[in-house]
Amino acid sequence: MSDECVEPLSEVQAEACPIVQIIDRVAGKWSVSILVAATRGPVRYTELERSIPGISRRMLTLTLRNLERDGLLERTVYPTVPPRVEYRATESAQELYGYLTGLLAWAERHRPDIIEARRSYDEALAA
Amino acid sequence: MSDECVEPLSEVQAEACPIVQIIDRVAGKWSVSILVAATRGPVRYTELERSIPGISRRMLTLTLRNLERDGLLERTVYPTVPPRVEYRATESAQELYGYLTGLLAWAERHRPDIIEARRSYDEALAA
DNA sequence: CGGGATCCTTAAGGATACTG
DNA sequence: CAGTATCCTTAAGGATCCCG
Repeated sequence: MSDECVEPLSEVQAEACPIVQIIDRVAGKWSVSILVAATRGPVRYTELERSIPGISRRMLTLTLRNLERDGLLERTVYPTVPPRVEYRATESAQELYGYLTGLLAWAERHRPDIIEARRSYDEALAA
Repeated sequence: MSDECVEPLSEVQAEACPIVQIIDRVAGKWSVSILVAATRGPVRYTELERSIPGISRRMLTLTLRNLERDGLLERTVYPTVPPRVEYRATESAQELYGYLTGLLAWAERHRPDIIEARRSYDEALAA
């Protein structure tokens, strides 16, 4: 792995650091949920709104636009009445999804460890 | 992959969703940089501060504490004068690092695509 | 050297009303 | 149905000073 993300670099280079870019991409509170849903097949706006509990219209739209802008989602409008809009994951996003599941596997394996580590840390702190 | 992150669930369950947890873990502006540095070997506080351009003392300390709390970093204090503190990645963190490099590889492969996708999107928007 | 405490700014996100 | 626009709240992060 290259060192370009930890060694001193200019602002411009820093923004070019790939891992920082993808972290920013996925870091949002809702990006992953949307990506997951869209990877399983085309989804409609309202469908997403219902399936992702707690998301606001504003953030749903905003996150969709960002993912679309980065070429991770494709947006298709069917000019019917009422309008029908479908979002689907692009090739690129489906590939990304694969790596995300790797992270998921790690998280599932280590969830008990993390919970225990926190408990232990908090306890030591209280003393 | 389980659906538990996109199907409706209670607040409690939502916080238990593993992928949301790890995203939160890594989402911070500085977590990955610190993790990367610490995975390559023990690093000292000031060393991190210098090698991560733009980080503030506050955020360095805060991120270190969070990573330590989750069992991803181990903190060792050598009671010398002046004090010497070393951080090293735990087993768990080194494993996580492996999956992060997967993401990095994806990002590097698709960086040109993303840049082009944005350009194209912005251009279409301006019209 | 390695922080903690405090104050301040910015950005992320939520609530809600309106619309083609 | 699928948004946009507006206003407001919260949380992330930066700057600075201090201290063992």
